[in-house]
Amino acid sequence: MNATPLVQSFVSHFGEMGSRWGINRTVGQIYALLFVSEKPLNADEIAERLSFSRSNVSMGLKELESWRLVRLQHYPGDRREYFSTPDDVWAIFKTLAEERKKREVEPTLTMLRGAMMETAGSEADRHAQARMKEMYQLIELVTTWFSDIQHMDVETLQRLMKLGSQVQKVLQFTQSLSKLTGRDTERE
Amino acid sequence: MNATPLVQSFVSHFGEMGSRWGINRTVGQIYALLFVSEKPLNADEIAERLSFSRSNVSMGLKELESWRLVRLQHYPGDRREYFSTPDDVWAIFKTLAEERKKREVEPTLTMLRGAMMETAGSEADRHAQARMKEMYQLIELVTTWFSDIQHMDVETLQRLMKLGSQVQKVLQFTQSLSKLTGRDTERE
DNA sequence: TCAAAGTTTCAGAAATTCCTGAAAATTGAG
DNA sequence: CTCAATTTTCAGGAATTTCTGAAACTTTGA
Repeated sequence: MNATPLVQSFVSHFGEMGSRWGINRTVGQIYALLFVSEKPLNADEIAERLSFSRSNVSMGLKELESWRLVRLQHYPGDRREYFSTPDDVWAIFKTLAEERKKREVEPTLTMLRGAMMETAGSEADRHAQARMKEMYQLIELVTTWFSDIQHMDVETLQRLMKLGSQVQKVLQFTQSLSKLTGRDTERE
Repeated sequence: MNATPLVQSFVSHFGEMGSRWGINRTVGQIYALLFVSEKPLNADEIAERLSFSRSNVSMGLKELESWRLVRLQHYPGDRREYFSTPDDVWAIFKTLAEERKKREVEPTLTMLRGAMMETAGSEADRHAQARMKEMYQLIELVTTWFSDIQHMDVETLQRLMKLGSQVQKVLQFTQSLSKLTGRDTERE
């Protein structure tokens, strides 16, 4: 690899991390390299800098494309494809969350819904179903909330986050207000 | 495996999912089995129900213990150890979030801090550092917020989540209030 | 239509991770 | 302390995943 030590350590960290959760080392490193790169890179450049085979890079990029984490572009008079990552880190974060939701959460919810529909054949089954229901409700609550949040604009989101647990006070306050006015701010 | 089809499908789903992110198939299945089980199980029971070797189960349980996802207990007159998962799904969720933070987020933050301290040797390095800083700030904001939220009691948390994006309105409202009173609800 | 440039696919080698059985270590009752 | 019950460790075989080079495919410009 012919990168500065700075980029080097960033890239290898992402390699390791990548393999810690689903994505593999190659994919993690390619992403990291693109993320810190000043300008878009083509597949050969990536292969050279990371000393991976050209085909390995091709597969890695395909994987990253399926996660919608890279952007593809062309330069006039150059037939090669150049890759880069979106600039906005918030957007990246949202994309990641959406994809993980689609790949991990949704299938689980589907499975749980299915299991909850079955008629329980035993006391053990009945207990299992009750547990699955608890899990289902938690996951659903958390993910719905997450997608609510995703649709907020970045400013509000940042304000909310900076507010931190103080939001509790705001909530208590609005609740006492709603008691006075008789209107409830909660939906459903 | 000698489980009802209901439990069966739940357990194998967790096996698959497990391997999709870091944890392996065995570990995922053991966890799933314990999660829906009415009563605590000992290692032999687990091995038998999932048709894994006894030693594999032992390793899986050790892994789950390191994630603080299982609880260990003894019965009088029985020397074997019985395993179960905590009942409260919220507590489970929090534990999971804490552990992932410790294992995945913190090392990344440390690496980024290190990289940001280095003196950039080139224009490329300077750009890389700027990118890393953006990433650092995002991660820090999100995780601080997460831990703030974790310390809220479950009722408030649920209320907040049910409120969803409507929280935006509440925020706007409090902001206009704070303009009136001259006090700001944001910390820092 | 052809050739050159570039990209993707894929079979199998290499590397890694998982899993097992046997043996070692630990635990607790007597 | 001894012994049996139980748990853990670990070397190496099995299974899976990753990675490569060669070949196939695609695209574009002449």
